[in-house]
Amino acid sequence: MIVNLSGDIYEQLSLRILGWEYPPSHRLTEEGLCAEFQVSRSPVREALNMLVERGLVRKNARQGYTVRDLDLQEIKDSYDVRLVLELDVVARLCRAGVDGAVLDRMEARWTQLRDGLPALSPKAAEEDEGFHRELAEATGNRVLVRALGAIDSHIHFVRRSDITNTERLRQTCVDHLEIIAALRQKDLATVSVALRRNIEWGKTNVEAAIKDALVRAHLGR
Amino acid sequence: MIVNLSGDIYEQLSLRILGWEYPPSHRLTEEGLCAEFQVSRSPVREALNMLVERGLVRKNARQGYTVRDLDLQEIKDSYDVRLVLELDVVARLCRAGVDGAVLDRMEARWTQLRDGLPALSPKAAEEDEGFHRELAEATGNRVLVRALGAIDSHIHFVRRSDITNTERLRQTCVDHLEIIAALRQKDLATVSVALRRNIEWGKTNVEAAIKDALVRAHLGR
DNA sequence: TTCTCTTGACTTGTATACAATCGGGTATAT
DNA sequence: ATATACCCGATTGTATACAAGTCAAGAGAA
Repeated sequence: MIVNLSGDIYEQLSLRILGWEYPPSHRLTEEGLCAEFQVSRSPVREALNMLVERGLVRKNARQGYTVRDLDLQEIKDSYDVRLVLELDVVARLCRAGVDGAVLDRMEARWTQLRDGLPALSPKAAEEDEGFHRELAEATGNRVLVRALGAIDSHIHFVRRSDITNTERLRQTCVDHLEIIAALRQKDLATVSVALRRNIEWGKTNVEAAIKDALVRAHLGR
Repeated sequence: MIVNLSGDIYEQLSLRILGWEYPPSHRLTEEGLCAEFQVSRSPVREALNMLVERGLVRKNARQGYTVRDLDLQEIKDSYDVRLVLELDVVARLCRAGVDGAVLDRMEARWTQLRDGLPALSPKAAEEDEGFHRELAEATGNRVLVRALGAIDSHIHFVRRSDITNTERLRQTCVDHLEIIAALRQKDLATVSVALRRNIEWGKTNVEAAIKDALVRAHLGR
């Protein structure tokens, strides 16, 4: 059910950009998208502005829109800030404690994923993002959740290529289960080490992930 | 010189909302703003969407726009997240060091402000925001700068009422000068204490600041 | 050749008209 | 009296027409 065209087009374009269907710096024109989506410029324009706000598209006044090009340094910076915020998340959780039922559910989920690794592959990035978001939400600090969400949406496209091989998937499961166990014990030191390992892996593999994403995008055509 | 109407209206409405010229939950209609600014709905609509993105206005689909109402908990959460990020800022600066010339300039500025307190009053909030932004920018991490900027824009309206009395102004100057001095020594412990004191003061005074802002807004009419 | 000016296509910026939707109030039936 | 269906005004959602700006190619003069 379509509720409004702007949101629809926004979603579509988001998926395309995150899915590397457009090369970096690819030009997007309002008229062109109108023709493609068979709608007027109003909703297209609104969708593009939303994408600009989210940082996926760049706007040059009276010149047009281009798909954001990658800034390696910015992505690495994002990982750094994310680490700082997530370390605060687990610090809060160790201080305040986490509902045992929640931890039980998360543990069951990641044990299941670990034991059925092959099935995890396609949805690995989503599961990983969900894990970290759930932790953030457990703090009850909505500003923290939003700040992390903003960063996530900026590095989403690289996280999708982050988890590439089985060994990496296994390590992710191990890290997450260790984090859960340490949270249960309120052992901040252990949980911090595991979290840092879990997050910094992604950062060190940014270049490889980008290369991989570009290869996939080209193979997909 | 006007370059585009959307941006202009956005600025105007931002100032009004931040200046408490509209009560919380005040309703804004596209047509109404059109009549007031003497423009068509297109730029008004764009400005409103930008305000929604920034969190100053709330949009209810097919019903209209309302000025965001205050959420005390959210503001306190913002201060908490801001503290976490700024503690990371100074940690980075202590690790990497800050250009002496920059510290000299900041020290001169805040010494001057301390010695001429009465003149500071009107622009106190802007100066304060500038100080913290400059520190963040000195890290060179643009994501960090942006994250802090997002939070600042959310608590800007309360920070404007934050620094109310001379004693508070003086303490701010002292805190900032102490932070600068400690950064020069790369003394993380000292700078952290000063920073925490500086930021947490604002949080503890949120209620008072909001009350003050409302009083001023009503007196202004 | 090279510089400058003009022109025109292309694209966004703005205005306006029309469609769709929501909410409240009213009339009507029970 | 109450519940329900319907209508109407208000407001946003969408389409389209027109204005204005930007860039580049090409003509013309030095």
